[in-house]
Amino acid sequence: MSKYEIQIREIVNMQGSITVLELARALSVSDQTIRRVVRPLVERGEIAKVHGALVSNRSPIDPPFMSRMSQNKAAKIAIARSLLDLIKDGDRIAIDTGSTSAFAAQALRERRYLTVVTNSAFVASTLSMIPGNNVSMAGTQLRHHDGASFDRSAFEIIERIHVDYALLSASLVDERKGFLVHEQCEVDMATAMLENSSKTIMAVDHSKFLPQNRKPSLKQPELKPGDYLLTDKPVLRQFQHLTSSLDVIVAE
Amino acid sequence: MSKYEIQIREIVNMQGSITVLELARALSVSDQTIRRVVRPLVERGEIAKVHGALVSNRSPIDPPFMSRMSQNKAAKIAIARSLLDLIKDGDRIAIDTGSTSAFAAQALRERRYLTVVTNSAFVASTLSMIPGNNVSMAGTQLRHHDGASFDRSAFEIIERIHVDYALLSASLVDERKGFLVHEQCEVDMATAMLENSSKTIMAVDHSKFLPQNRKPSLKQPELKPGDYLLTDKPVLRQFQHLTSSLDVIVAE
DNA sequence: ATGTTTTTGTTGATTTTTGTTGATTTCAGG
DNA sequence: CCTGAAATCAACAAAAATCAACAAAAACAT
Repeated sequence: MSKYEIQIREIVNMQGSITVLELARALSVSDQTIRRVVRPLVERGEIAKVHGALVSNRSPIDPPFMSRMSQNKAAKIAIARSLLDLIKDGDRIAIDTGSTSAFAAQALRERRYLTVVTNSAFVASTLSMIPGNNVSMAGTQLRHHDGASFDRSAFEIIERIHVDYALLSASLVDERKGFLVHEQCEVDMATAMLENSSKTIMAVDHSKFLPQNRKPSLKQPELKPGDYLLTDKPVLRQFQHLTSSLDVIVAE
Repeated sequence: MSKYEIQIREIVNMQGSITVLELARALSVSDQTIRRVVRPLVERGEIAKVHGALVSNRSPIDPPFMSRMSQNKAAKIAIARSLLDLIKDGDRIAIDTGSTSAFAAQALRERRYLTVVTNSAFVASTLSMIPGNNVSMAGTQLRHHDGASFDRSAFEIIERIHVDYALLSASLVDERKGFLVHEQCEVDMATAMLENSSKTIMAVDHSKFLPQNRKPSLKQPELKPGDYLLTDKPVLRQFQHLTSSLDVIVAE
């Protein structure tokens, strides 16, 4: 039995699946070593192997909903959890669309007596089930892409309800241009939410700070001093001018 | 077995249906790879495939929230299944609130290009994920009890969109008074949907024909001759005068 | 210190998977 | 029934993953 065995089992079961090369890099040994150590594990049926990856054969834990759909699941869950430190029972909150917000909604099921206004059908549906909550769905016609609405009535409703917090997200954080998204309607919605809230919470996991294939180009509205930035890793130096006036919270 | 297999199964079952190209983009591989990986899955019957998309064939899973609350799950699933014989791709349908409708929405994920209008956030959220669907959420403020809306804007939207089918339900079927529900707003909503649809489908499982503790007292609007009654056991003789002008479909 | 055993990394041949191209089929709309 | 667009399929070449064998390094016992 090799000294790496326990580590490998643990990593595989934790991640669900991982390539041999990634594992080799993680343990800083060669890929061949991993293969060698893994072979008996596979023979004993402790983990499964396919061409290209090792997969855990443990019963799938608790697959929430959009789980695999979004990468960085772990980061988004961490962010959602730390959101619970900010949002208290009885708070009023506007929530935008996106997978980060979807995870946030799941987490917020722990809170009671929330006033929620959102243009995401998923968020509305999730939080409306909680007894004591007061949930408003903004908008009528839903995009099939993400079940969100951006029609005129959506904006009217957002503008009618003033809340304590606006929970916003972004697709990319650019060193110079700041928080970016793909579509103008998303900017408009974020602006409306921001203007009708006392504080804004911008939630972006660390992958949003990395370069991406499909580059968004539209700039989210400026955050106010004292607004929150919720992320899962410390902000790198080259981004700090963006966040200097913000209250940065790093989720573990 | 490919390393993408688990992810694909999960995404397909989660979304209900997805195109090959979208899946390819989600996993950042080519469409051909998806087809290749999917083929054995389809052969083993783990997921279904139609021209243009992959669809989950998992029997409509419990709508997450109502799992414990809805009795007669099996009956409702059967009813939801047989609804698929009536509703075709491209149809327009209004859907009311309630657990039967929740199961129906799950089943309707197999259909594409539906025009859906509903006052249930859950139904809206479920069906808006399906590519090609056009989903309208009627109403703003959601009841915490079931995530449904009955405010004025809800009625305005229902009345604005004319559909092929209205899918309605009831809490109890009374021998003399017919289809009953608990609240006036539900009657109003059913009336609005019925008036703006070509045909009405009343979906009630057989337990609704039995006496209940908490008796509803408000009468649903009259069905038109030729409307459908969807249920899971043959209608008993003492109820047949209610259903004589209807097209009765008994799901197995 | 020396020889032996075990583990590890490297190399190149072999296998499997993947993307691309172009032909073929399916579907919606005239 | 025909037509154009989209989806599918087949086949091949490129890329990635795997394996076997050997040499270097580390661990061990004497």
